[in-house]
This record gives sequence, C-alpha cells and structure tokens, in this order.
Amino acid sequence: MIVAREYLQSFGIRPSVQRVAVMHYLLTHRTHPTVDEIYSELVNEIPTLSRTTVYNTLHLLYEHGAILALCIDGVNTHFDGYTSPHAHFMCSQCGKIYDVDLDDVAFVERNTPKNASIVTDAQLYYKGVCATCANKSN
Amino acid sequence: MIVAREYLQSFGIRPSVQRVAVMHYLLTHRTHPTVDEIYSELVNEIPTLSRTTVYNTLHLLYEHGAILALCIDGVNTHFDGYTSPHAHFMCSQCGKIYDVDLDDVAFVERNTPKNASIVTDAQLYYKGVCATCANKSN
DNA sequence: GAGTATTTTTGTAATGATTTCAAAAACGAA
DNA sequence: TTCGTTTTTGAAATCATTACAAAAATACTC
Repeated sequence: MIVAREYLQSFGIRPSVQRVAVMHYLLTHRTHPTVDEIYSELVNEIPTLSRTTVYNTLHLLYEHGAILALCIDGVNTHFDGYTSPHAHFMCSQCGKIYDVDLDDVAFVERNTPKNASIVTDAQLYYKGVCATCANKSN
Repeated sequence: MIVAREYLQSFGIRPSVQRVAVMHYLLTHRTHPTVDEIYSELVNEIPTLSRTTVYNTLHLLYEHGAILALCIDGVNTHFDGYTSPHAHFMCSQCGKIYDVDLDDVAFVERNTPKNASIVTDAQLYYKGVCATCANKSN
C-alpha cells in the first residue's frame, strides 16, 4: 500500500484508508474495473466500505488526474490506474477492455481541438470482438 | 426527407416515418443531440412519437453504421449523423460537442488493436473548456 | 382488395447506475 | 482533550435506458 499512498500524495490527495485501497486496487489490477467491481472486492478488506465512498473517491482521483475514466459501452464507467498515453479496445462479447499501444503517442496531443482553451482529458477507444471470443464461436 | 429516406435504404434500413425523421434530424443538425433532444424536437412533428421509438431507432441506425454514438461525459449518449472519420471535443462547461478534424485520418485504423478480430467502432474524444466559455468567465 | 403474417411503434413499468444529502465517524490543529 | 474540518456512510431520490406486451402499420398472399 506504500506505493498507492505516496502516489496519492504526489497528486495532493489525502491518503485515507479508503482512497489508498481504491488507488492500490487500480494500480495492481489492470482490468479496467467498474465501480461495482472495485466495491465488491474492497468490501472484503474494509467491511464498512460504502459504494458512495467508491464513487466519491473515483471522482476525486479522476479530477486530480490520478486515474482515467473510460466510458465506452455507455452503460458502465470503467477506471484505469495506468495513465500513460494509450488507447483501449473493448470486446462487446466478453466485455473485457484491453490496453492498446499507439504507434505515435504524440498524435492525440497534436490534434488537440483549435477552439479548446483547456483540455483535461483525451481518450481513444475501439469496440469490436477480440480474438479470444472470435475463436470460441467456431 | 428524400435524402434521409434514401440514406437509410442504402444501409438496408426500412424507412418508416419515425426512422426517416430521426435520420433527417441527425443529417441536418450537427449538434450531437441526445435521445431527449431528438425526441423533444420530433414530437412536435410526430405527436404520437414515443421515446422508446427514438431509442429503438437510434440503436438500429447505430448497428447498421448509419450514425455514430458518442459516450463522452458518462451521463448521456450523443448521436452524430456525420460518419466520416473525425474526433470530438466536449466542453464540460457548456456541454457542447465540437467536431475535430484529424491531421492524419489513417491514424485510428493504423492503430487497430492486434488482438481485435472485428472492429465495429472507434472514437477519439477530448474533454475540456472551449474558447467561448473560457472568454465568458473573464 | 380482403385476410393474414410480419414488422414497427407505443406506453407503461422495471432496472440499474449514479447522485443527493444529512448524520456519523475520522482526522488535524491548537 | 477539544474544536473545526474533512471524509465516510447509507438511505432515498434521480434519471437514462431497457423490457415487454398490446396496438398500429406495413408487407404478402390468394
């Protein structure tokens, strides 16, 4: 948990037990979990944990740029503790979200809208069927 | 409405009155409206129109690739009748969504995930504050 | 053109993610 | 320890979306 605590502090976020747990979860699980997936896991560790706290914490982390928020399927927001520039690919069959490396990391920045005064977030995502699911349905 | 009707047919979609109205609205309004914005406008034209029909129609159009569906703020899905490759920029102050041209239209395709068997959709979006809103708050 | 099957629309009710809010708990400073 | 501030909690409310079955419109056949 040391890493998560220091990571939060580097963003100026006070490291409460709940915040550290959420951040630690996201740093150690590259699965792009939803609020409920995070809550369901952490409530074992912190039995008094409230879903609202998970919502509050994720908002806070997102506002401070400590995590990414991904809205791909229009149903659930997914979260990512890995904030280096990369894209995402969601399989509409299994629901998994994969990280996607970019051949030109500067592309997104270079195409920043001209009429944007401030840009707080930029995301590139793909939707489709992953190879694993495509093979299964043979 | 002629254009919308033929446009739908080119995608193999039967042109009902409601479908043509929704498609026509999206072809003539580049505002990236939500379901409710579309419904509220069209119900004047088609008084019996149901919100469910708008939902059904938008799903259908999206499935056939006739429109884009944008999930940017995680609250509302916005729709776009202009399907040529471009990105979007949403101002978190006024809520407007702007079209963004790309300096390299092939970028998105070129970076298609390796483990993708089928790609049905790809979107790039930016979030921030637009110049108009930034000037207002001076 | 009448009759029948199929597709589409409609409206209400249900679902489920997210937000609101005020009280309780934890924390920090003096 | 005490007081003020921040954070957490949980229940209730909100609101976009979906489910579903009946009604309406459309297409198909004789």
